[in-house]
Amino acid sequence: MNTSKTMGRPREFDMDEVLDAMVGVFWEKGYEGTSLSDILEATGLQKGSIYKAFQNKQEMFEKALERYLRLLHAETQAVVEKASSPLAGIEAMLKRVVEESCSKQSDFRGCLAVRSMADRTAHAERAIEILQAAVASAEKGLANLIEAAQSQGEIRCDLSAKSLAEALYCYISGMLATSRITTSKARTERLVSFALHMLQPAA
Amino acid sequence: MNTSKTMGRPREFDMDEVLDAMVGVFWEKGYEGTSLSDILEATGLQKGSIYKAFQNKQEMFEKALERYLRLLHAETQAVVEKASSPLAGIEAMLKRVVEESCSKQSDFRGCLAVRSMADRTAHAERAIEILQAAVASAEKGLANLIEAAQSQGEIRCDLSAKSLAEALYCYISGMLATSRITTSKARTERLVSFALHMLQPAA
DNA sequence: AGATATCGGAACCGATCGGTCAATAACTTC
DNA sequence: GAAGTTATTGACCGATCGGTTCCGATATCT
Repeated sequence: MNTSKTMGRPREFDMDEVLDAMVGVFWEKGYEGTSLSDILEATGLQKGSIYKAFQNKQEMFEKALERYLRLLHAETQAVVEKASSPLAGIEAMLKRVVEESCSKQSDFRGCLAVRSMADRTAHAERAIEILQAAVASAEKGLANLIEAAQSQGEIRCDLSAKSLAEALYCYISGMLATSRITTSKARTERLVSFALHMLQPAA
Repeated sequence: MNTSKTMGRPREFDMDEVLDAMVGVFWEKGYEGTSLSDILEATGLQKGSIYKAFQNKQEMFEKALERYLRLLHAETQAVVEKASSPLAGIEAMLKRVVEESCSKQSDFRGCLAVRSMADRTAHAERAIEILQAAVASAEKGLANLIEAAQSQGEIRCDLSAKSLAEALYCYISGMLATSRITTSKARTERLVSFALHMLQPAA
């Protein structure tokens, strides 16, 4: 695990667990709304330990965000691959969006990434880069999925996969953004079925 | 101007100007990211004065948000009414979204309301109510506009105005949410023309 | 065993946080 | 012009902010 010639005491905490705890606080309270002591409480660490592992709060946020995106990507991938067809994959993914938007307690609704876009502050360039890359990757993944669905005739072919992916991603972001103040599950489900309807091939 | 029987020293500042200044800071830095001294700097007021007019920071935010929404509503109304037809009104409104998403400097991109949804904190119930009401009102306005367009054959009639309005609002929120980290005007314009395309009647 | 280096813990830092208050100033009414 | 009312100002408050530094303890490498 550790490769340096001589090394001292290894860290006792599990980095991923700590990052997950950080994801939780940042998701709940946002970057500015999260204090160091919030983080300490959530992780169970002490200031000294945490500042040995991270330069500052900003880096904690970046690492937590990356962890969140890594997990989100993996889970989405899994959900899609388990589906019986490309379109079924899209449907399953949208169902997960509904769950993320509604099932958890309200302070955790939506998506850490979408909330962090809004939180954008002038001096968080690295975080912005991470988010931009995540958007690009998500749209690319969607485009591939849509293209596959198109070639099976599951999705309309009169519009390019890229355009559809861009628009679908935008739409999903909208659901996740408004989900923070919206309480109706029925509403979100209506939005999802609307999206699926728009993807349908012309009758 | 002032109607009370006896009154003391009149306030020297213009409330709307102060609210506009607050809108600016909150838009740029978010609720938690904005400090009292940021607000003082932006408004030119002193702490004492501002706390005479507002209970606390939370109320400053609520009043500023209401002011923002009032202006947004009025401007949107004006843009729509000036248009030559309901659909042209929708187009003009979407054009304004593009401008809001791209033209200003990056810290002011998007929409204060959408950013504030993300900023949602547990103890800001009043702000959440304001935002919920704004969403409802915006969707209602869109639905009316869409209904008018439908009855003129400008917009597809196979879906209810209410569904279309809900979806369109969601889509717009998505544009405004991602606009904070997105730099491409071309992208947003593509998204807008996609939306208009989806509203078209079947050929 | 001995050397090394990081560990967890806590005291400590200056700065800033949101918020209060008493004194003063400007206005209306009588 | 006196009385009553309210806004302005700036000093002041305790609490907390993000971050640093020191410490003895302890796990790994040679």
